[in-house]
This record gives sequence, structure tokens and C-alpha cells, in this order.
Amino acid sequence: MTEQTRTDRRPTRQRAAIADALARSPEFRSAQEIHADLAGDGTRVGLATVYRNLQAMSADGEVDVIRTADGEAVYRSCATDDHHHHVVCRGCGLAVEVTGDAVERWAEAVAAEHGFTHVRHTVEVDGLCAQCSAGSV
Amino acid sequence: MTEQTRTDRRPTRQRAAIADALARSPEFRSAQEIHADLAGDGTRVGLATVYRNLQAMSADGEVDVIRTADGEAVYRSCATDDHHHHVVCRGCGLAVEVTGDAVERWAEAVAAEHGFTHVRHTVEVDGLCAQCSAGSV
DNA sequence: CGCTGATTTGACAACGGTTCTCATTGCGGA
DNA sequence: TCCGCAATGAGAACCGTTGTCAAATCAGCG
Repeated sequence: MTEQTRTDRRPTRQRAAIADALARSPEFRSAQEIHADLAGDGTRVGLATVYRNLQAMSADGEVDVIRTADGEAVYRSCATDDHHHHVVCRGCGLAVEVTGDAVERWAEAVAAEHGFTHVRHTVEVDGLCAQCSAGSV
Repeated sequence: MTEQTRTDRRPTRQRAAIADALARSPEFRSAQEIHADLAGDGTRVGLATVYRNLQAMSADGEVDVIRTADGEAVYRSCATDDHHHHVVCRGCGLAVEVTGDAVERWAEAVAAEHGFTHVRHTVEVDGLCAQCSAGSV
């Protein structure tokens, strides 16, 4: 029972537009940014709709969601269906997907060590990408 | 330049009460919960004050802050000054502090691999503690 | 020990992101 | 083509958090 990819949602114009906007950006974007992007494209989509679809997509695992330090939710379409993490640039927002068996194993290990079961984890790495490193200080 | 433990804030009754409430709980608590705790104890402290102190304390590294899935900030006084992570129980909220050189090294490695510098990371592990595992399903 | 100026506090308004409401719209099957 | 139901849109409602500003407090000093 891990197949909640049960997307029997109706394909609509706005749904496609959102997915498309997401697909075109290599960075994590907030619901509001996506809404603005679409508006800029001339595609009028209600803000509530953007939120609804984004939620549905993340529930279906079509997009990744992470929270910025100030609690805002940001989304990004993921390249693979597999479990992975991100390395995000604090300067430009560039996000690279990475997999890491090492962390997965570590998480399982420490959790088990303390008697925990049904383990999940959140791992996000951020820094300055090569370009931003060069540009700053 | 990593010593921002420059706490020349004035010690007040409410500040102490907040630190105390935090020290007494082994779980992560939200600002509002702490506010309620104090109120329950008969200690009247303004909500804004709770937020302000919590922020100041986390800035000074006296407490750990993490974001719940729905974006709420939760705090916990940390046992050590050292860099560490948590394994949190989804059932009862119990939080155990763990250190993990393995993750630290992994984070550095994958980041470097993609040309990132000034790397930081967030790692939180959650599951069901021994008790909750036994109790559920 | 009381005074003085600066830091904190507290009540409440303001904010910003997200969710809810509900009438309207538009897809998909019959 | 028609119907029924899911999806949409506009705006209000929510909720955690932050800002405002006058009143309360504290530290140092005379």
C-alpha cells in the first residue's frame, strides 16, 4: 500500500499550466511565484487553484515540496520518481537532485538504535553553487 | 567568527519562565504551546514576548528550532552546544538528540561534488518510538 | 535608596501565506 | 447533445507570526 499515485483527477487547462510552469523552472518556487508566472504568461489561474493543484501533485509525488526557513512552501517538479534529496543554492536557488544511500542507511541506523520504527527523514543541503561562490565575497 | 553567543540581553522574569518551560519538556513545543503552558502555571507572559524570546534564544543557539510539516515553528532546549540532529516520534513527540558524522561527511561530499561551498544542512528523522510502535496497529 | 535612561514587556493591530466557501464553469460519459 | 459532478475563481476567513507604541522594569549612578 504505497501506491497513492492514484491520480484520477480531471486534466484541466490550469492543471496543465501549473505543471508546465513547474517543469520549466530548475528552482524551487512558491505557490505565489507560480501564480505570478502564469499571470505574466497571460494565463489567468486562481490562486486557490494553484494551491490546490500543488498540494494534489505533491500528494501524488509528482513534485517535491520543501519549506523555506521562514515557513513558506516551495515546489519543484522532480526528475525521478525515486527517493532523493536536494542541494540548493542559497544565492540563486539552483537545485540539484542527489541520492544518498549513505544517509538513508544512517537514518535507519540511528533510528533503530533508539528503538524507532517506521522511519522517515528529511534531508536538505544548501550552500553556494560554483557560480555564486565565485561571485560573492 | 562563530561566537554569536553574545547574550547581553537583560535577564527578566518572563525570559526565565520561558527557558524553564522549555527545559521541562523533552518534546518540541510551539510558541503558542509554551504560552499556554505558562498561562496554565499562572505565569502571565505576553504572546509577543514568548515569540521574541524564543527567537532570541534560537539565534543564540540556546534552543533548537525545526518546522513542522505545516510550517509551524517548534522549539526545544538542546542538551549540547554541539551540532546535532533529532529523531522525533510521530506518535508522542518524544525527541532524541543524535550526532552523525556520517551525514555531515555525506552532505559535504555531495555538495562539493556539485561545486557547492559554504554548505549547511538540515536533517530530521522521524518515526515511531518503541512505545508507540508497540501501541499502534 | 531613589532617580534616570534604555531595554522589555504586553495588548492589539497588521501581515502574509494558506485554506475555506460557495456559486459558476467545463469535462467526460451516456 | 445533455447531465452530473469535479474543478475553478473571487474573496473572506484563518492562523501563526511580526510590528507598534505606551507603560512597566531593570542597571547603574549619585
